[in-house]
Amino acid sequence: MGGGQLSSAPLPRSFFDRPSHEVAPDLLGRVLVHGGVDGIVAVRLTEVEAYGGPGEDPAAHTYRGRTPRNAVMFGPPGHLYVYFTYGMHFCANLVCLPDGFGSAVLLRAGEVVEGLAAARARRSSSNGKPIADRDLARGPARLAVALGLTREHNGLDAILEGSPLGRPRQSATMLEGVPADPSLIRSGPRTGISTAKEVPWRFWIDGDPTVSPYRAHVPRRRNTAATSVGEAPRS
DNA sequence: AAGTAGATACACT
DNA sequence: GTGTATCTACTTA
Repeated sequence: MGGGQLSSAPLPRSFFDRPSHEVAPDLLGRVLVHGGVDGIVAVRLTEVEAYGGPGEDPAAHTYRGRTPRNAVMFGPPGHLYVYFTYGMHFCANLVCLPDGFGSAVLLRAGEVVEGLAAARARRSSSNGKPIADRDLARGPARLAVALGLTREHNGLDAILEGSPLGRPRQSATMLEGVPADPSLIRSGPRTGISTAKEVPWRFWIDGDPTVSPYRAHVPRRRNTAATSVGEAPRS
């Protein structure tokens, strides 16, 4: 099956020239297309999170200013900020506000609407069990895998004329798609962060099966040679 | 359905 | 050295 046609136009760069918490809900229902060497995959966004700028959002990578890792977030809007975390995962963001600011929207989950075969292949599990289609891009690291986004795509411009369908290598385009019904948009606290827990900058489409389950931050206790004197390990 | 452990590498203090 | 914008597998219901 060739699936559907991706007929919508690219979003203009001006779409991202706003604070990330205004861009974020407007991104729901939009489509990100990425062409990799092993196929082209498009994802319709169903869940996102906004992260603010230096000094204003303790949960943002830019909170303490510019570093080599977060440099892309301080660049022009509409580019991909892809970072590596937990020793094994990549997560993708779209940069907001003009050059010099430092904010972005984390792409947390979506529905694969094109390139189902390529997405399945990239997400094929180690135990050989097939992955449900709704789980292909359900979670930020899974979404990055499904789209084929890794470290090398950090800084890639997602505002391009035309879709990457004719340019299957190394190009991404953020399409207009069909904006989510405003009455279905929900917001709440962001997932997995240890600071600014109360800021309701996570946005999702209510009832969509591809939205990831909310998980609060869990401080990971290091293995400090649990042979502590006298004290039994508490659970 | 819900909880938790373990994996893993890197940025930043 | 410490903490992490996570995921999978495995456990107990």
